[in-house]
This record gives sequence, structure tokens and C-alpha cells, in this order.
Amino acid sequence: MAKRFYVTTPIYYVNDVPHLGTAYTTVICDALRRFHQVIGEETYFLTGTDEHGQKIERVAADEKMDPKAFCDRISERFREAWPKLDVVTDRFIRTTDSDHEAFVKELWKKIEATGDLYLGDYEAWYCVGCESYKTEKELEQPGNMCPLHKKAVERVKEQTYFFKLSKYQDRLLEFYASHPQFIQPESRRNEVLSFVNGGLDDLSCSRTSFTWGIPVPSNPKHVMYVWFDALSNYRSALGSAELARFWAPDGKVVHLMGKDILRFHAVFWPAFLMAAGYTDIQLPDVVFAHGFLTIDGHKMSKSLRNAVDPIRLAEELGADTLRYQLLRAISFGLDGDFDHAAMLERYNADLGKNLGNLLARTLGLCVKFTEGKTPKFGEKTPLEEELEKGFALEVGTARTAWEEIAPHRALEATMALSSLANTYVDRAAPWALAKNNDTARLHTTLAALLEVLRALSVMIWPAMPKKSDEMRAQLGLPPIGPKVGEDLFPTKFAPRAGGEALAPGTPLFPTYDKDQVAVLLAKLQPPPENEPRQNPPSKTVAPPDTLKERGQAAPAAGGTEAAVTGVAPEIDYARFESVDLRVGIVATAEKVPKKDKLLKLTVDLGEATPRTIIAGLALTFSPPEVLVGKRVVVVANLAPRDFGKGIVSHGMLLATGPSEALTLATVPGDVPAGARLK
RNA sequence: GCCGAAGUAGCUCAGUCGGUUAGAGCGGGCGUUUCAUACGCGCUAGGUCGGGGGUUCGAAUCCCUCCUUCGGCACCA
Repeated sequence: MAKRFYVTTPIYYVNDVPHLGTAYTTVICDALRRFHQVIGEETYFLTGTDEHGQKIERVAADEKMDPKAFCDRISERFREAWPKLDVVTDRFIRTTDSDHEAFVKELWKKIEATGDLYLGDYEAWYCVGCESYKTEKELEQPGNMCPLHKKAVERVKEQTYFFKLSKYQDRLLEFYASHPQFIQPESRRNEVLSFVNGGLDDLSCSRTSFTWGIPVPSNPKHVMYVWFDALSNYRSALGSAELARFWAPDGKVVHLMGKDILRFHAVFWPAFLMAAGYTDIQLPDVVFAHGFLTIDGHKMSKSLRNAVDPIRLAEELGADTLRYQLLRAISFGLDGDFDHAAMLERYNADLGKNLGNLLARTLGLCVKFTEGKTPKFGEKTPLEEELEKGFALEVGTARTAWEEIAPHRALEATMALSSLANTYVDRAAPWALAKNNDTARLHTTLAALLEVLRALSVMIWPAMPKKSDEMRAQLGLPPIGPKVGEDLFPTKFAPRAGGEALAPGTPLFPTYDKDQVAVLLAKLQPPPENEPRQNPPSKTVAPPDTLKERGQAAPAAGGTEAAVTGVAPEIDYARFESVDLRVGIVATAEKVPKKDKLLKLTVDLGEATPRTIIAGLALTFSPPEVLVGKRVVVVANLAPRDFGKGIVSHGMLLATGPSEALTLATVPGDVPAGARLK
């Protein structure tokens, strides 16, 4: 049984501001930490911001700001946001913090000393005609020919530090095997296993093309790869000897993150630590990837994400209501939907009618019949026996669920206990007992109810700390003040002595009537988007974090993201002239079966018959017919490429952008098909 | 296309080492109590357990196949 509990969110990249996705991750961590606090463990909760990288350098430049100043501004938005959701962190770390930088440099040096970080050339084959890198297997032999241009490709070199990730493949697999809990949930584990089983390449771990990052100690021209820098925060934050105890055998280290960045946490991070000499026992215990949220059934597009502000929700409804919805409504680990209407419905049902009303009716009875004081618990009847049985069951279920990182189940059990108490009141009918002057039974009944309420006030604390405080105040109890070594989470049904003052107050969770619900929804729900129906996968913007946007593990080798770090080598005019660019008019367009991205076009180039061109446009242009009639730019003298099944492409369209949001190079006006561009 | 996960009542999900009438919560409907926030309690939903086929005395639960959804990979001349 762990005595210490250390939980982290990913550090959020400052190219975005807090939104519902990041709030989700952060709230869950806070709730988990609170649970572990309340059972008497020593806890530490870390969040923060990730601030280095070329992207930030650029955005800052665009805003004519110093990168650090830019980071200060955005980081502050995160720092300010979380307390508004009743999130209490032990530290808000920034990758620009000096102790972090110092730690990362030390970590780097340690690994470099073992030889697992080595300076090498990132070498790749580059075809000037294609303006892109080629992999070995793409080339035609002999002569390393570009298959399209039938010309030899060039060898391009960039110096970079590599991390010997390949060396850790087996050790990682062994680690996963001996620590089945390491990657959760289970289904994600398989994904990672197959990735690692598929073989690991060494990781390019430094850049020289920009400067906004932590310099490599032995070679300051190089800046460390952002992931190396960022992942290290989990460790750098515990740099002091005093804090290192959280990362010891009797401590449990849990990293929570969205499923999109699981790989970095489950593969790279432990490998870095292994390389730096950490033993298995010093690696994190659990890497838990949760799902993505949709909002009212819609994927989180950028605009939708901006329209649904967690801070505003918290201000409007109370942080506790938002927290409850996030924790209870979404099966943790799976993708989930954040539905505004469902949230209010659930609030009314669970919190208002079930729990809130239970408190009100119980205290009401006490005011009437026990002078507002806690009564004495007397002899049990079968009713109390049954209540106790249910109490033990639900309390146990809730505890286990929290331990297993299943907050939705924990809260389900919590509400089940509240339901049980409502049933119990009805059966015991204290108002009838009062009428019959059966004071002993009356008191026993009320004391039993107060005991359930006391337990509930503890059980909701991880999810709804403020409401717990209010509830306990009404029950005449002090707010939860967790102490290390003291397990406050209910186990035994143990009514209070009696004679203590109660302090009934206003309803804990006032319900919203139909009209109020309508008003709130109108106010909070984002306006419906004009989503082009069936416009596929505008890629879900990963809510939980935006770290993915940092680019590939290796330099832009043939990646579709074409992070243009520099302009391709110079060519002479003759070479340029050899590329025959023509205006083409799209005649037909259809999807290539079984290929997600490919469209088969016929394009009129003013020739006898239109040409067939295969292009990777399907993600952006749906249905493909929208392309018909467009004047596009075609590379007309590109060697044909066979896609199998008799599909051959005779040319290429010019376009830019990510595959799900491409911009086609088009020609305005009525230029005839076949006109040459130069 | 390859690999993986999933498809169970209006909604969110549980159940699956095969076994009596397939479950819970919410919502809906009906009834009822009065301590309470018009709240509680009781009853109810009759759902082809994605489709089809097979194994078996018996399948939501095992096998095959198909469909759909979601991931990862591939495809982007």
C-alpha cells in the first residue's frame, strides 16, 4: 500500500490557453490527489506549462514579443485558471524555471556520459525535384534514384544528438511485462506494446535551427528536443532531497494524460530515465491515458473549444457542478461527451434531488424533533442493519474505484449510498415515530441518517471540496482537513455521540426548474456550428493537451507537416524550367477505395484526353465533387506513378497545409486549360 | 488495406471463464407519501444484446463472416 502519492498532469503547451480538455485532465488529477489525501497519504500534485520550442519562438515573434515574455503571459492564464476550478496544486512548474533547466541539463549530461546521447548526423536522402526527404526503401537502385524524377537524390546532413532509443526496446518490453499496471487502460497498453514490438529508432534529440530551448550543455549551438525537456518536468519538480521521497519505492507515481501523448509517456520517458541510470523501481508506476471529450456530441473544433470556457462554466454553475459532471458523466479512460443539457439534468437528479434534498430533509427533521442537535443512536432494527450493510458495500466500492482511478464509479457508489438513505427515511418514517412519541426510535433513525450524511460529506470531498465544506458546516462538522497518516474515508458505520449542534442552512444544491435550465443552456451552449455535414475527420483537436502539435520525433523527414526549417538547396534556372507547370481544370473527382486520403481525378490539360491524377486530397475535399471545375496547378511532366490495380497517376497537384485542411493552388479567372505557369 | 478496441433499453453504461424470465442509473409513464429543494418512495420501460451463419441440450457470452464507429499504421507524385 502506497504511503505517498504523486500525480501529474501533462504540462500544457503555451501555444494554447486553458480549455475544457485541459480542465478535464487537471480536475481528475486534483480529485485523485484529494482522495489520496483523505485516506491519509502524503501527496504531491504537479501541473505547469511547457514553453520551449520553435513554435513558441515563432508565435512570439509574430506578436513581436520576447519568447519569455510571451510564455509569461500564457503561463499565467493557466496558473490563474486552475484555482477557479478548486484545483490546488503543490507546484506549478514551468520549463523555463531555473531549477528545471538545471535538472534537465544534469539529466542530459548523465545520459551523454553513458554514450546513449551521441552527436551524429541526421542524414537523409533529399530529392530536390520533390523538395522532400526520401526513405531508403523508396529509392530505386542502382544509383539511389528518386523514383519519380529518375535522378539521383542528394545526401543532406544536419547535425543532431541522437538518443539510443533502439537500445531500450527489450528493456522496455520487459518492464511492461513485469509491470502490467504501468500502462492504463488495458486497451492502450496493447497499442504501445505493438509500437515497441515494431522496433524503435534512435531519436533525434536536438535542433540547431532555432534557439528557444534548453541548450545542450556540451554544445550550446544545440537546443534540446522539446519532449526531452518537457517530460523531465515530472522529475525536476522533485529535485530536492525532501521531495524525492515521492519517487521512492513506497510512493506511487501516476502520470495522467490524453491518449494522444501516451506514447511519449509510456516509451520515451521511461527510456530516458533508464538511460540516466534509474532502476525499474524508480520509474513511474502508472501512465494513464484518458479519452477525448466531445461537446454536445460535436468534436472539439478550435472554435468550439473556444466557445466552451471551463472558467465561465464554473462561474455560472459553480466549480463543483462542473467537476462533478467531468468526473461522473464520463467513463474515465474512454472517450466521452460533455453534454450541457445532461449536465444540468444530472445536477438536478444526483445532487439536488438525491443528495441535497436528503441533507435538507434530515436537518429539517432534526430542527423539528431534536432541537437542532445530533440525537443519540439507540438500538438497531433490521432497517438499520440493512442500511449498514448497504453503507459498507457502497463505501467500499467507492474507495476501490478511487484507488483504481475510476472516479465515475466512485461517484456512482456515492450516489447509491445517498439513495439508500432516502429509501431508509421512507421506511423508517421518523415523522410517524414523532407522532407516536417513539423518541428512542426517532433519535436512532435521525442519528443513522446523520451518519450517512457525514460519510457522504467525506466521499464527495475529492470531487466537490466546496460543497463538502458547506455540507459539513450544516452538519456541525469542521471542514475536511486531511492529515498524513489519518484515514478519513468512511469505513465503519459509526454514529456520533449525540448532543452536538447542527447548523442547517440554505439548500446545498438548489435545483434548476425547466425555465432556468432553458435560460442556462441558451447562455452556455455554444451556437451550433455550420459543420459541413459528413465532412470527415477534421481531426479532433485533442482536448487534453496540445502537445502533439510539436511535430515529429525526427526532423521533417518526409513528414506531411513539412516543418520548413530552411529553404532547399539552390537550383539554377534550367533546372526550374525543367518542371512543367500547367493549368488544369478538374473534370471528375472520386475517392480511391480503401485509401483514406486518395482522390482519383481526371484533369483537363488541354490535351486530347484528360489525365488521371491521384492526389492526397480526400480528407479536405469531401465530397470530392466539390473539386470539379476548379483550375488547379499541375506538374505535368512528372513521371507516372503506379498505385496498383491499374491506377496510374500522371501528374501532381500543388497544395499546402495539413492533410485535413489543405489549400489547393488554384488559378483565378478563365485561363485556358493547359496554360503554362512560369 | 493492415493491426487493435468497440457496437446491449430514449441516454450513459454494467454484465461475457456459456445456463433459470438480459441488468443499473438517468429520462419517460403510472401510483403513492408528506419530513424535505413540487422533493422522496414503489411500480413500469417489454430492448432482434450491430446483421447473418455455425458449435452446443443451451450463447449477449465460443467460432466464422459481414456491416458500422473509434484509434494506430499505410496510402498523399
